[in-house]
Amino acid sequence: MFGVDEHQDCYNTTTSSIFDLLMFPSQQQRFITCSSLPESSSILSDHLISNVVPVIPNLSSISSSSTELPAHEDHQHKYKKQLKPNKKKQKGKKEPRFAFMTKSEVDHLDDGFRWRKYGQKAVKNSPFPRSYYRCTTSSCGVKKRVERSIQDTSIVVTTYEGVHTHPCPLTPRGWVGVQPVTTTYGGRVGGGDSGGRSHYGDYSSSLFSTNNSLQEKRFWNSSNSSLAKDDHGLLQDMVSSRMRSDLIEE
DNA sequence: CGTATTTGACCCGCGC
DNA sequence: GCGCGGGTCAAATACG
Repeated sequence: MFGVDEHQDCYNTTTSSIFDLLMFPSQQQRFITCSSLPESSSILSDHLISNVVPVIPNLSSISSSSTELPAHEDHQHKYKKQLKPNKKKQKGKKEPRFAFMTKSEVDHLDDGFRWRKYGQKAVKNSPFPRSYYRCTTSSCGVKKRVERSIQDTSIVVTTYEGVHTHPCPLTPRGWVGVQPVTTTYGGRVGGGDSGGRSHYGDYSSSLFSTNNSLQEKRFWNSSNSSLAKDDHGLLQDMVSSRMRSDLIEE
């Protein structure tokens, strides 16, 4: 269960920006260092980001569910809670996913975006529940799961699914208008262009080839052993820093 | 009163 | 086929 060190080099949040992953996944190679972070921009003053891991949906589990809508009409009718046709079964879509660990007292980290909690489930073999959040922006379907590590209860594991199609709402002036490169990202997930792709490719083949959720958990467990030591970085700092650096570069 | 959260019910995929 | 676990819905409730 432990010692999968070969995966540790894929992402290290001490140097890469969460914001890069959220908004500019095609630019994952662009790193910003903690030393470049503005000390005064902290919203998450007590958060320690430990690791970031790109997660690719299990391709084998996708195929069967991609043509689901008409066949489920009977179920929809007798289903007390009417499900909107496109709301569910998004599993068929190859939503880009990545996750990271954060050492924090609070479960829900403020990453600059606005999230609405839409569910919570007990996690098997864990006393801590898993929370499900969705981006509140109507046109944005990004979701994230938040759960606490079993090995180290001070570590929060956050898994993002999808890419924001809008600017960060909690941003300083000037950020609005800088658009993410979502189309590039979507294509890449399907095996498209270059630029950081290797990370995803490596993971999809080596870690998530059979059961995505299970493999994902296994990876987290193995990662925990070497995490959360002294990698002090602030999530919002990173976001803010990234935004500022973008402004400068622009 | 509008918005966010809670929570029980339900669906679906998967393993046995 | 059945049961389990993950994920989602939406009514009820809480909150500012």
